[in-house]
Order: sequence, then C-alpha cells, then structure tokens
Amino acid sequence: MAWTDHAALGDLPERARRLLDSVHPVDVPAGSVLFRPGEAAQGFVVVLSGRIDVFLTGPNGREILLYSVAPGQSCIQTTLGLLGEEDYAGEAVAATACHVALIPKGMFLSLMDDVPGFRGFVFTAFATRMQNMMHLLEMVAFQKIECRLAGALLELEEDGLVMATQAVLAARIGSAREVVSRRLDHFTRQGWVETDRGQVRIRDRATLQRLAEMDGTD
Amino acid sequence: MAWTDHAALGDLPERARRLLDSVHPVDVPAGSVLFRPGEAAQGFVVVLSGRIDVFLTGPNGREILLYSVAPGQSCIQTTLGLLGEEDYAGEAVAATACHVALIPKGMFLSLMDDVPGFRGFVFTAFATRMQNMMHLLEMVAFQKIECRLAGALLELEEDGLVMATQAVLAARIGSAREVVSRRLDHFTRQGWVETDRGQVRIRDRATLQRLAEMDGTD
DNA sequence: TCTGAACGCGTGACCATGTCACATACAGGC
DNA sequence: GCCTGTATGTGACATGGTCACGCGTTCAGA
Repeated sequence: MAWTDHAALGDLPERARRLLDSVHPVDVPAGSVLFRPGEAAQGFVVVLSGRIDVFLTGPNGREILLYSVAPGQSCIQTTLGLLGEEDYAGEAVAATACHVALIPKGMFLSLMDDVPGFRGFVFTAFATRMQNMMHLLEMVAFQKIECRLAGALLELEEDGLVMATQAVLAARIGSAREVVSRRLDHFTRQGWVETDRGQVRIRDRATLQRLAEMDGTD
Repeated sequence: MAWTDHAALGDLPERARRLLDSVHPVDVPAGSVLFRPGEAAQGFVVVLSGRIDVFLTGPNGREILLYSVAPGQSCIQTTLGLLGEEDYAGEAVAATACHVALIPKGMFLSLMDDVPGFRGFVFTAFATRMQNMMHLLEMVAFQKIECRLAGALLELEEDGLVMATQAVLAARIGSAREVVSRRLDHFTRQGWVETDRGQVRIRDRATLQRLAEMDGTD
C-alpha cells in the first residue's frame, strides 16, 4: 500500500499523489538523531509511524521538549529551513523506531505552489505548532514545576503507568533532574504516585489533573 | 500614494494590488489594544507604520513580549486564527501610533490561493516568527536575566538612551520589575549604565553586548 | 496652590527553582 | 559474586520570583 494513504495529507489530486509515491519511506531506528542544531534542511519530513521528539538544548546541556511529531504530522522545523533559509535550532530524536518520508526541497516547493491541499496541510501544521510553541512558552515562563510535571506524567501515562526516567521527565518539562526527583518525592508522600526505577505509577489521577490545569494562582 | 507600495509584499500582480488597495488603512493611537487573548481573528493585519508589541500574559499578571511587529510586517497571530481556527493567545498593543491595514478573511484566503507572491510573504513571515519564538523560548528557558536585560537595553536604545520604565523592561524579558530594579542597580554600580526615572543611559555598550551574547556558561 | 492619587522606584524577607557535588542503589554482562 | 554504567537521593548554595512595604515625583482637580 502506498504511504500517501497513511499520511493525513487530505485529498490530493492524482498527479500529486503519484509524485509523492515516488518518495520511498525510510526506516529510522529508535534513538537516532534526525537533525542537529546548525544543520541545513535537507527536505520536508513527514512521520508515517513512530514518534519523533524535537528538543531545544541549552548551552549547559539542559534540554526542553519543543514538540513531538506523531504519525501523519510533519516536522515543521524542516519547513522553516526550506522557506526561510534558516538552519535548525532544535535537535530531532526518534523516540521510537520510525517510518518517515523525506520530500526533497524541489518537490516540496512545487507541491506548495501547485497543490492547494498540500499547502493547506503544511499551513495547518505550521499554525498548530505555532500555537503549541506559545503554550509551551506560557508554561516555561509562568507555570510552576509542579504543574508541568503533573502534565507530563498525564501525557506519558499508559494504563496508569509512566515508563520514563527522571532525566527524561526533566527534559520534557525543561527542568533539572534533581528538581524532578524532589517533586516526585513530594508527590509520593502525598500519595499521588508511586515511583520505581524508570517508572512512575499514577495513584491519584484527579489531583494530578487539577494540578496540571492550575493556572499558577495557587 | 497607495499603501501597497509601503508594505514589503514583494512583487504582486496588478489585480492583487488593486484588490489590496481597496482596503483602507486605519489609524491606531498608541497604547490601544488590537486584540486580546481569547478573541477570534477578524482578519490579516499588516503594519504600515509604527510598532505593535504582542505580549503573552501570565495568570498572575506577569507579561512577556512575544514579538514586535515592525512596518511592512504582519502580525502572524492573526494568521493563526485564519488558518487554524484558533483564538488569539497573546495581547497586541500599539507601542506607538500606528497605521495598519486589515485584510478581511475572505480576501486573505483568496490571495493565499491565487497569488504566489502574497503566499510567499505570509510564509516567510510565518517562518521568521517561528524562529523568533524558538530564540525567545531558548532565552526564557536557558538564559540568565542579566543577559536578557542587557539585550533588551540594546534593542530599545536610541543614541545611548533607553526610554522605558523598569516595568516595561521587565515585561520585555519576562521577568519581574523588582528583579530589573536590582539588576539595573548592579549594572549602575559596575558603571555600565546610569538610570533615572523612566530612562536608562548606556555607558558601556561593549560590555552589555558581551553580556547579551553570552550563552549562559559564564 | 494644595492635595490626594497614581506612578516609578528601592528594598528586605521569603520561597521556588537551578546547580554542583556527592553518595547510594540497582541492573546486566562477565 | 564483581564491575560498570545508569538511575536516583540529598545537602549546600546561587539565582530569580513574590510579597509587602516605604519613599519620592507627577499631575489633575478641588
């Protein structure tokens, strides 16, 4: 089956679809780095399966998750480079094994010019990410660690279990591991979670939910 | 003279230009609020003269400058609403008296579909803002207040003089007024600036420059 | 001209968070 | 069982945000 059926590209005319199908998807193992800060954009990336996390890295090594790219979504960092001639600012890491399509620059630009549906896909992705970034900014600038940590736990949770080290959680919320350690300790003492090596079990989802949605005015 | 000559819209075909010229620019007095968080987008805004500052406001009242819109640029927050059906997240304030063109939604969408030059303008603006936001995020997440304050002073400076209250500076760098007060005091004791009610005079631009460009690894 | 309110600024106390330097505990290969 | 790397706990400290003030200036209106 053609990969263009997987992607949420909307309705595309036949010629666009044929063009896109000439791009062969690539397998990417978990943990591999798709691009680093300072590199030039190679093409437009669409994730078909798996998940790609894009981080911003501070000079001291601290990281923060800019956004995750889910299947059917594109990594708009790559678009920036193609449209604005700017290099990457973030670092993209395959969070799981991935299947991705890399649309070369030329094809991308002509699709943008000729195919309204494709344009819409890109634009919407753009707008959505921009909103995300604003929310993120709002969080980093105004929200307490407690709230962000609760939010991260709820996002990563599967059946009440979060499989992530404290370091991973810290990177997600743009904080330091030690801080996560202390907060989790606090959560545990309150009976909201239970922790174990590499995992957190959620015990009181309602409270965490309330925490995550708190606007900071305690 | 038609306003379309002012704006950095690039080369537009005659019909697009005529269409745009049917939009009559509006005068906006300094200090007035163009839109607030939660409002729906009315149209696509292009600034012809003056400056518009877009702030994100935290629940406790603290603010941070998302970006400034200079003449010839568009306020991409308005674009988000038009493309992604999302409401504003920020608050736009006219920093000076402004002249703006408000392109209604319908016209905007048809220009986007039909006029490659216009599309390019919007896309580039989009990409640029996105980059800005990343830089901002990087600053907020990783940079010291000292560096951000130095940067803000250099941005606002005119002939070595910054006309801004500490509250304005604080909003610019997403910090609190008291913090700015103490930092400026420090700067003064080092002989880098001199302060007076509502203004800061720069005495050692080189040092401030170095501070602003420091990556945090002191 | 006086006066009260709004504004701009300085400051001390305190809390939250980030940083650094460790110690400890566990897992998996040998 | 023993090493080595990884995950975690913790104390001490620096930075920055918050709160609660006080003090001087500006300015409109009585």
